[in-house]
Amino acid sequence: MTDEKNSLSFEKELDRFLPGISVDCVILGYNEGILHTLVLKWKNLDVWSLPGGFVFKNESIDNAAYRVLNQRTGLENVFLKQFETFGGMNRVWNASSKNQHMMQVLMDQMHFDNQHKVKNWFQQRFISVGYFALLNMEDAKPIADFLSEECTWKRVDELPELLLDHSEMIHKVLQHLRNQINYLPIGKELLPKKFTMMDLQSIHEAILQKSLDRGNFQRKILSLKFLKRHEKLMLGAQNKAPYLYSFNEKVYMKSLQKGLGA
Amino acid sequence: MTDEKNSLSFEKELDRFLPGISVDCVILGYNEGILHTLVLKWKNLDVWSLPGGFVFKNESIDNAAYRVLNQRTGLENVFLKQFETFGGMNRVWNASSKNQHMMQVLMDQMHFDNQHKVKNWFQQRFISVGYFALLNMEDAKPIADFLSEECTWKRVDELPELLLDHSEMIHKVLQHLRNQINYLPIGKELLPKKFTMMDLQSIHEAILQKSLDRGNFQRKILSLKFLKRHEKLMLGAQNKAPYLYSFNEKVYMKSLQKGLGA
DNA sequence: TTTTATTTTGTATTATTGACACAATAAAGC
DNA sequence: GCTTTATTGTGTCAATAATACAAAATAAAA
Repeated sequence: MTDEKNSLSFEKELDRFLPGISVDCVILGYNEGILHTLVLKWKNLDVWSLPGGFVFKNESIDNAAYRVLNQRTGLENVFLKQFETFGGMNRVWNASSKNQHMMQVLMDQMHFDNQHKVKNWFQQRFISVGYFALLNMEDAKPIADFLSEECTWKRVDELPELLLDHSEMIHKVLQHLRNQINYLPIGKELLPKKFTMMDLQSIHEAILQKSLDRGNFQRKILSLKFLKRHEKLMLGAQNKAPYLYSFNEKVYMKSLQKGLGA
Repeated sequence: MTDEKNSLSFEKELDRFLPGISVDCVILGYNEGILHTLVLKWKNLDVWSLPGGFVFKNESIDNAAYRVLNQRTGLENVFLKQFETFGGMNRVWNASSKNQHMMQVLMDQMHFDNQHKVKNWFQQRFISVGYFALLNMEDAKPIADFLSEECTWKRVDELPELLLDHSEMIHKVLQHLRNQINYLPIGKELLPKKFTMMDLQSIHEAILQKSLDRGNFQRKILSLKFLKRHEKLMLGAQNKAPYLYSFNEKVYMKSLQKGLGA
């Protein structure tokens, strides 16, 4: 679709959204020892933000978040969970003159029939429900929305300044992840179907921000009996090829309910 | 204030609220081994609900929840925390004919200038942000709002059927409490200033729904060094008077950040 | 002084964790 | 084959924590 068509269809959609409510998604992926999150760069602006969206009058907020996630990644059946709702008085575009300028630049380059209506929409105070998703980076094909020129992964430890309170959101999610690591399907969601034990350990290390003992980690994980070991692969190096594992989902989920233990 | 005045002032306030957003509070208190929560009975209706309210356009959602809590209990400086936001499509009054009937009974007995406006307000779909509070039951003087004939404590294990998804909210809070018991100022908030070790243990037992070994519980708690032992009191029985303890708040809060351990 | 129930302490047992290390294994290269 | 290399499966040891039970010390009231 062209920009113009997109602009017009968005403008029409505005009436179908609940006013004053938005969802924002912290979409986390993992690659080579580093956690990444999906961010959008606004068109012709040096402004980055989390993927977000609005809630249709006839859908649940969970559904709205899922829709956003799906539109930015093309994926379905992704792990997605609400973590906190943000409703401070600071959540308004006109909070700063910088934001107001951004809004003007935005309006100037789009093709809205009724610019006033769109501007008013964005100048509402939004209560935003924060969600986080876990997925395998290799599966996702980041897709920008019509207000953005780029949708891309960034290392969570090298994020640009983000719109409004979006940095705080990411910070809160990472905190949450650390607290809940033993109760979340971290491995299953962030890794490909088959992976090595070192991959799994690296994720835990990335989230906990500390290194773990290989032997002890392996012993604990294997003792929980939710990994299935496959025929070896992962060739190409002059050493013993690491085993590949996959999750026995049924057992894994049961283990997670009890927690994997500190 | 009379009912009529209350009705009219509420009606006027409607314009100052954010549309489609509400807060609901699960206010928890503890007494004699049992957790209680504050519920409201709607006027001349066999309908119970959690204390809730709406969000002024110029206040944060945290503030709105705090205002509701304050108005129902008369208390300030209470522990209050957001736990989850509820935004399913089922969150509408006209979901059932029973609800619609309730609304009619409600309207008939109130004195609104513009009944239509008020009715429309309540027939919105609300996204509700759930909060929970912990407080000492003896401090609070439950105060009904102008739509309710009663505001009272009920044992959480003997709750009446509640409006909309309010039962689910309480269920979720209790679950959350069990998970977070080692990180929340349970004792400080739910107990009076001075209490016995058995009081504290009973709260933990009430939340975890299982009995704990007295000796071990005492040893662990005392080892964390956040309790101050007072001159003995608690007289009146033909036995050794239990010691009274109080919290050294500074140390207690530090312990909670690390967690009290499984 | 006796009764009563609380509080303190002890102890034996069993799990859990962390740090370190070694032998077995298998792929690749020669 | 044999060597090199890094992975993998185990083993150990000490330190710490959790669990179950029980005896002894304590103090209030009768």
